Amino acid sequence: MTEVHPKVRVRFAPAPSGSLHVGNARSALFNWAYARHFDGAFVLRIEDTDASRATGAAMHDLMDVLRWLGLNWDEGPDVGGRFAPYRQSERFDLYRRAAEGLVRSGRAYHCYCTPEELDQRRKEAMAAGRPPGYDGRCRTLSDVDRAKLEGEGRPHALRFWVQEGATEFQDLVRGAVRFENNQIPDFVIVRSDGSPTYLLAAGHDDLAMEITHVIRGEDLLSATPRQLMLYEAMGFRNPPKFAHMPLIVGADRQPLSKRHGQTSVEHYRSEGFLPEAMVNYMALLGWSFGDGTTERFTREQLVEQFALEAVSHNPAAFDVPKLTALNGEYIRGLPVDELARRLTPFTGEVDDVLLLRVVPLVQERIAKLTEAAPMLRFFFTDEPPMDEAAVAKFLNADFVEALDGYLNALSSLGEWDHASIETAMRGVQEKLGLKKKTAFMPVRVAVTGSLISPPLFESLEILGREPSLARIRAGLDRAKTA
RNA sequence: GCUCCCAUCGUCCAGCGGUCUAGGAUCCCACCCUUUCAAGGUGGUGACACGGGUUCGAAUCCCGUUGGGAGCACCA
Repeated sequence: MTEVHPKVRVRFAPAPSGSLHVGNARSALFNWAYARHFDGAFVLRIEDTDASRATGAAMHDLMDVLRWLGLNWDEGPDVGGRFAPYRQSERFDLYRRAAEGLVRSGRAYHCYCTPEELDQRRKEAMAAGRPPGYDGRCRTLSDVDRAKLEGEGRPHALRFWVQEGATEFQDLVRGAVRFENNQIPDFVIVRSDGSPTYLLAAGHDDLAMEITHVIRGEDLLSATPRQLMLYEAMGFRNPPKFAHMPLIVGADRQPLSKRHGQTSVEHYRSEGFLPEAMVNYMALLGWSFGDGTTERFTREQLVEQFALEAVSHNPAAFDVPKLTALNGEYIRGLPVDELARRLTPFTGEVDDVLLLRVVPLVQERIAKLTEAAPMLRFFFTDEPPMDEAAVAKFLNADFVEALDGYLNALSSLGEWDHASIETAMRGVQEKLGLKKKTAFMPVRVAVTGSLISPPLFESLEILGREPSLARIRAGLDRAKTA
């Protein structure tokens, strides 16, 4: 009934340098979704070939954030797998052997140019208006010259010999892409210190790990022909398919960078965004749900609907207001106890039971988890900070009568619940003929310290009779002496 | 400079030759609801970059222009 096709195997292969960029996170998400959609394998491979950049701590942070996003992997440095190890720094022997093979078959050669020389020549070429790429001079070195350079003790790198012709491939999101090989200079595959470069290591591992689809950012589109040449030179006839995702840019259309102050997933995590909202929003950056209308969907729905053909070609601007709005929707959709649980890291040490009672009061008022604590602070402290502007406006001589009225009415209340409180306070409002809009403001300010607060009657009920009356009384005192 | 990629409301997407006086979301504005703030409801402003083709017919196909982005590293 179903046609037999090789099992889908995709990989997310980040360099563990610093935090997880949202662009990379989205690549991870799309790879994950693709793998899950086809019931394939999602591989996490750490590209730490550049020893100067990688640290173990960075790798752990990376995995931590991926887990937080809910992107679980089937093979990786921590869980192992059929093609272990999954850290490239532990696979150097494999790359060395592959490189030696390429030298033997004449597809790679020793290059004795130093980085300084190359840099110098590049600058000259640019200044003269010539292409800045490597000119291939070491490719044609005579044996005598080579022996001489060797004799000088010059270290050498290994360079891949780019053949004439053109390299073409079908990009799964962009369609046919073609590069003339003469536009591609010979490139380094092994550094003079013996370490492999990205092209060699990634190309080698994609073959070795039987990766079927390479899903990555558009910034790597022009690296693809080099990768393809490498596969061909290594004798591989069935290379992975490629799919390039549009880049994510900042609000100013410039590449999302530190200047925008918010490039890392960790940043959004600590800002109080929910992982499910983050995943949902990232999916919207360059992709849309099958019906073209649905914007809010679960990971499961994403997996079910995900298709590379539906990926957009345009760079997408990361729009924090939209992310925030979506996050608010997710927050409102959470069960109260779940929201309380998620709020815990942001509230500090507070009474769990009280928190649970108070959360419904702010659930539809916050768009980020970080916004709850300031709104709820007056519940958790006997002396909430007072907004002095609010105090000046409502705890003054003009409102002495009102405060006095509320205090009397509430003091003699039988049941201390929000319905009774409301009835009592509305009675005072009517009797004194107070304007509806501002009638309860003096009490709000006295009790919460702010012009803006959760619903007053419910707040008073939860705060409790004595604390509430005490705060109103204190407010009245201030009003009298103002 | 060269190569490649891209081009629909401010932003993210829908649209894959006629159903488009271009749809949804976000943002912004107004109104309703309302004890503040939100949430919710209703309505509104707002886009096919430009020029040529192809076609009975083009946002949709082709070419060019312009504009943006990426790459051209002993980074990945």
